Amino acid sequence: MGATAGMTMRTDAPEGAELPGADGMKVERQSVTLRGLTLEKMRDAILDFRFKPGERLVERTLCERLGVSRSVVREVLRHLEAEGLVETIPNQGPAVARPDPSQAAQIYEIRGLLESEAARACAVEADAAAIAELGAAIDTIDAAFKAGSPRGVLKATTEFYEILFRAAGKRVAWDVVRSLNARINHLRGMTIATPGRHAQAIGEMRRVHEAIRRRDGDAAYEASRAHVATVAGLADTILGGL
Amino acid sequence: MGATAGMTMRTDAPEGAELPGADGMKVERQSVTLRGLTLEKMRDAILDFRFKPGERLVERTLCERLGVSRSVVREVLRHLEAEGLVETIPNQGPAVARPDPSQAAQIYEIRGLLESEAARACAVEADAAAIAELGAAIDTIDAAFKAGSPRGVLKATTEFYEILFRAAGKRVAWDVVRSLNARINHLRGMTIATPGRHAQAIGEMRRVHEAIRRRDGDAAYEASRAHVATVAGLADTILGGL
DNA sequence: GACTGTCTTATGGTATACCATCTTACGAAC
DNA sequence: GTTCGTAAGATGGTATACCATAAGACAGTC
Repeated sequence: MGATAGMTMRTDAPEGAELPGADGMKVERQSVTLRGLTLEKMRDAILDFRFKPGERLVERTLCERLGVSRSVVREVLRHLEAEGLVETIPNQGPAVARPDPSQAAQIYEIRGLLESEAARACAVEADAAAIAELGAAIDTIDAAFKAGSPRGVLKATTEFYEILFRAAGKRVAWDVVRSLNARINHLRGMTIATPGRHAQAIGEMRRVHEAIRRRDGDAAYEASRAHVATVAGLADTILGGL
Repeated sequence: MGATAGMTMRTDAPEGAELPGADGMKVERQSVTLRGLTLEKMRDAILDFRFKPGERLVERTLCERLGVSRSVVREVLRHLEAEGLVETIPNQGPAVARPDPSQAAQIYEIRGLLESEAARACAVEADAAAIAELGAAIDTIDAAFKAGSPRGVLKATTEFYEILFRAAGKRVAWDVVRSLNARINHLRGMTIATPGRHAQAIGEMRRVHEAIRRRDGDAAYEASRAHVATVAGLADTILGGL
């Protein structure tokens, strides 16, 4: 058979203790497919604004730019479509999804629910290493802000939350948040670029971090909620001004 | 160009008031593609347990059964893969996703957060028609229980929540819940089949309904939370017994 | 000159062909 | 009889070919 390397693949769960593999030497194949590589490239490109929202994604053009066949491109587009990053316009074809303002508020609300719950759990369950990582992530965000790199901020912020959710043991929630964030990626970029955002955002995140450090679940919950509320308000302002 | 009929397509937003179309006569094409039809069929089939969890989905076999080419089948599989209903095993190919027990608890937790919030909003915002629909949906669930049709119960329950979220104006949250439910579809079926579940479930849902009817948001919130907690407990028991 | 009909082209939808690799079965050798 | 090597089949990964249709250009007509 061929090789595969999608997204949703079983990275091999525990599977119990079979005869072979009681020791830790399994073969571990990566099985890189063109499809998998292309998926990453395309997703990164969209999330990095190398394709503008609303921009048509002409298949044959993509093939040429990516150096793969239409089969691969189309399957990747289907995947991204299901993720909500690409939308297929009837009788016209795929285009970069244009975020829906009316959905943005809902997305921020859901994020508020999930992130604050994760922050609370994190305060209870995180190990010291994870808490240190959180602090480091905030430093990275700070540095990116100072370097005037909005994309860097975005990337580091994503990292921060990934650590938060992982330390909280909320993998599924993280998947949801990540997927939702993808749909408002451009908005996130704009909120970051808001003047005076730097100090406020860093401050809010440090409050979350501090609360987790103190193992104060409720404070972490509240701080996290406050942070998302701020961002949601910003996004609302931006959308209102468009 | 060809035709399209995926999932994520813009069903044409308001678009403002352009010159043409101030009256309500737009052409409205459905643009049915084989892909779209196949996607529905396959998703329904999986959700209806016509393919068992873990079952391999051999592409050429599916082609034959569905009467379409591999291109279509593969693109549909990519979509379902992104949705989490299908997983691609490296060097082996696609199979029906096997739900991860460790994720089930997380999914129920998220559902608890989102559904209770939706119930609260529903109590505030729902119009009378929607509230009546909710009641009717519960009746349908009741009837399905009495008819001994677990699948009917599942379908009607989904309907109930769809109405709830829609009336609450929480479309995005509904998408999330639906997507999460797909991953624990088999578990939902088993919780429904639990002896003595009938009366309890109906009772809990009626309490939610009643609270919404009374426009008592907090009560709706609590009732909804209680319901999800019950179901989560059941699922936990079932998983523990496996 | 404006309008209308047609033709071309761009593009997506669908089907098929080919290739690489894994799996399995069979047979030979010890 | 067990084990190892090899060959054949199954199956996914990838590429290409063909077709239908929609959008735009162009020309002909009133």
